[in-house]
Amino acid sequence: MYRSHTNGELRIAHKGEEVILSGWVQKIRNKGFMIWIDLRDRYGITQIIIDEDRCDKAIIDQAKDLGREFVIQVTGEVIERVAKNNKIPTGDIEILPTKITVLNKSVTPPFTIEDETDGGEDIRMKYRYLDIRRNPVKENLIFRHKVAMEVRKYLSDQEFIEIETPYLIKSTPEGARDFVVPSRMNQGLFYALPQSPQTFKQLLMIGGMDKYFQIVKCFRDEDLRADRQPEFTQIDCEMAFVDQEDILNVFEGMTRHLLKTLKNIDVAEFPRMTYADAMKKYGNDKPDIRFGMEFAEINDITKGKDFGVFDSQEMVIGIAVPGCSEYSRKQTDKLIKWVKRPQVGASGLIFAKYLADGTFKSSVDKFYNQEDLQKWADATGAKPGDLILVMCGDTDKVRSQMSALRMEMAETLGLRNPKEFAPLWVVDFPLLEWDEDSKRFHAMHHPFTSPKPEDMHLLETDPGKVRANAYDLVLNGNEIGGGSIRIFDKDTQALMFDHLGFTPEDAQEQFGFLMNAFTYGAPPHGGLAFGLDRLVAILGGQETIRDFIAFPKNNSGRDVMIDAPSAIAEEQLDELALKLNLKTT
RNA sequence: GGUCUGGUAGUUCAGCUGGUUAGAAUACCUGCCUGUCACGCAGGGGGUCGCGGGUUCGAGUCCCGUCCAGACCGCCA
Repeated sequence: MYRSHTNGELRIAHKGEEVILSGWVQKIRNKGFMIWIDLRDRYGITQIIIDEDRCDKAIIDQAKDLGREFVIQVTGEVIERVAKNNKIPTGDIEILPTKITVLNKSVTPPFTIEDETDGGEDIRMKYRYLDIRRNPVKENLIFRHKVAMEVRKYLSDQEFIEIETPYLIKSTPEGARDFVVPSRMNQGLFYALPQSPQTFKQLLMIGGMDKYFQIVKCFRDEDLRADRQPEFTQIDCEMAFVDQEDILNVFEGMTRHLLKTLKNIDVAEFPRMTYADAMKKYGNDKPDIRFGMEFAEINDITKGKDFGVFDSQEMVIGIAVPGCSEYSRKQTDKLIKWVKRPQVGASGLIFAKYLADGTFKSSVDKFYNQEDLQKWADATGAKPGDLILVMCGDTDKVRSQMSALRMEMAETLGLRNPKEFAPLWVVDFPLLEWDEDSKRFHAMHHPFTSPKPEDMHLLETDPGKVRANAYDLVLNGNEIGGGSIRIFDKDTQALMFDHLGFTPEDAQEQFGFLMNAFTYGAPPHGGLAFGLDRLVAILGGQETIRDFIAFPKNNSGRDVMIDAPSAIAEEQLDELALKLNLKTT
């Protein structure tokens, strides 16, 4: 037996008991006359005490040879501490050992295994197994497990069935790039790893499994971000015989259940906003509504005042930044510089300080008098003490620039409280999106999304205006889920492919299996998929998903611990009938 | 594909307009210490300043290239 108890378990009630503990040496405090060892495992820390009066010389010598992260087994008696430590649950007791066994030694770890480690991202990823011993990462992984458990519990209670779908599937050119897997038995042919189980879950609906879910890995070969990994986990769901309202209700219920059970937070009914409103008010299809600073479109009160910059542009947008009217020249200059960065790409920034005494001071006083600026304040909702920021340009561009600025200001002012949760449904997404590069329309969600019946007539005349039965669940400015009501008849699906630039032959070759299935009595259906990594990170109060994944990839898609991806042997290539054609730079 | 930031001791970082022997904290090692728990005290070892080239009497510092890491834009149906 390696242990009778864990290191987080023993209390004063165990006093006098003979116990066996195993774990890692967190720290040794050698005071000469006494040695304390903090013994750590997943469950906590228990202090071992070794002193000259009560322990054998052999044990004292043994203790002196221990080092950090040695794995040891300790047999001894639970005794009450003389000096208690109320910072840890086991702080009232300690173990007086009669036997210590070194189960395994450890070299000195490259960084300290402590909550506030001295290790940087780089070295922590290289030695991720040591990083996982640290509380913050350990707790995140346990938290992730709890989220997954609650999801399974909730959906199972609602009669959902978890069904696995294949990982080796067919590559399709739509959407993200596929990770591709060569087939040895079918030389020259390739599987693709799924970007999502989309078509399979639709086929499950046709198969009559009318409530399906799966916690499943998905793969996309695109560039990464702090909240994007090449392999990531979705809570993938689909239901038959439902309309959009049914789906929103079920998954609002699930999200509420998660917030309640995991964060003990009650959230009122989730607000809903159309895509068009989200873009108009926040310049963004995933607005963070924990704070205000809503956009005011102020063309009518800014144009025609001889200020050429505004007069020449399509759209003028202002926001009121709370409590920043006293910004110095240095601070406003910094903001101007910030919006001019290539990532934001604005050509400038106009500001008006609504001073505490009710007067205005702006960078365009030459063109706008106090009365004009009062109108700006009324439109943006600015109060005395606020700073009004105004940008102009092409509608789409200035919206996205202003959105970036709004988020930056919220970040600076600490308005993005990670303990607050503000969910939001964004609905009525456009069906199609114009792509300048390929000069054609792309599906904004995916090609299986159904258009709103009342917009169908626009499909021929103004495809960009057609709205879809598509929706996103947004939490604190992050898209945590998205889905749609699907097309479930062959003709509509064929029409969609046609509008996306597929020839009937292409559509048949790539998605014939689905369109064919539609002809055998496909029920109306729709669904939604949550990004589990992102959901867990946000519920955990963070925006970077990496520390909620046991073994994540780095910025460039590499696993620095196992050193993947890596070259493969010549024989492997041969077997697959592959030849490398590396580009030399 | 692009923009920006960084790379100096095991680790996290400082190192100004170029100037003698490259520092701090922490970790590690040794000794001391009668209740520690971020223990304390004294001492010690530890460096190809990412790599390559250039400018210069002289480069951690300036320039060019390159590699690596991170954030972001493009991309992510």
